[in-house]
Amino acid sequence: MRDRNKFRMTHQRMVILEEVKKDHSHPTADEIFARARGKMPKISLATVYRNLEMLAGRGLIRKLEPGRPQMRFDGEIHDHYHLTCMYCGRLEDSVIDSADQALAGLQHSLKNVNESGIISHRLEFVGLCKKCRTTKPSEEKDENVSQI
Amino acid sequence: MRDRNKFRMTHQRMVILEEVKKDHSHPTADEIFARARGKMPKISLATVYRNLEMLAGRGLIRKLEPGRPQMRFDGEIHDHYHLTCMYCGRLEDSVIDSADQALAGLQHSLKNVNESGIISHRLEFVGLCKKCRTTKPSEEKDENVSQI
DNA sequence: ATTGTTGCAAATATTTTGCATCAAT
DNA sequence: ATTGATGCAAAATATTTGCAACAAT
Repeated sequence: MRDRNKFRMTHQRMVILEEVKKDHSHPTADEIFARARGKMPKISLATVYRNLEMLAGRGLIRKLEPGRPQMRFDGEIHDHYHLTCMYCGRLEDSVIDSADQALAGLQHSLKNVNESGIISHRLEFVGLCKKCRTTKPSEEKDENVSQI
Repeated sequence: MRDRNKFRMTHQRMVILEEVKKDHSHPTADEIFARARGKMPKISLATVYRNLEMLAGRGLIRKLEPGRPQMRFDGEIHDHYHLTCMYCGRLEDSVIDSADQALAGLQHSLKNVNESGIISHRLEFVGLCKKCRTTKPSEEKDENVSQI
């Protein structure tokens, strides 16, 4: 049977890794594809996607959000944060809200750093939703969960 | 000429707004589409997308991230935050980093709220990147900017 | 009449998958 | 030989757009 931990550092994979490592502009998959093509004209976009996914899964690079493949909408328009459940993928309102001390501190200090170009921020928590905290997550786990 | 501020509260728009307002599960566009179809069998998905976009633009509902349509990758794997420029769309490393006092406070307090299911968090700043802060943004603005 | 809005279909954009082939163990 | 990896093309997913028809002012 196939071993999910075994892998080979192929030429393609190495080139992709190097390109991401040396490029500080947070490139997209197709940008990396273009750069990799410069060195390996036959490389395919699918290989790039597969390897980025794999390298990120092993922590060799970072995959920046989104995470979420689909847009979501919220009828509650006052400021509040959300928690994405790493088991079932549900998106729920965070029990921590703006009144919380640490966030108040963060928000206050953000107002004082406008010289740094910051106008607003997005903060989202990742963890276990209420349901997955009470039921055993393993019995509940949705295979369609989005990776964190 | 067309006035971008003028709009009509059509039946479709009202149904969509109501559905988002009363649904607390942060529905996706196609979920809202399905609900709206229950009441208006002829409504189209395009109408739903157009109206969600429009309602969010006017602040009647919230559009949750992503914002970013495309995945990005980062070769720098130590913890650090990013800033998305609201003018040019560039994604740059934030000048504020984990050492910053407020974030240290946030991170510390997050460790103490594990009962709330929070395991990690995603934080991203929105504002003006270094380049757009120094040049006049209006001369620099990229039409391809992603809405915040 | 003007102009905002709709439904439908087609287009776009991004990412994933099936599959035969290739390559390393 | 076994199994991981590739290239290619097709499929899947999510969203946007062109356009003729409709509806409110």
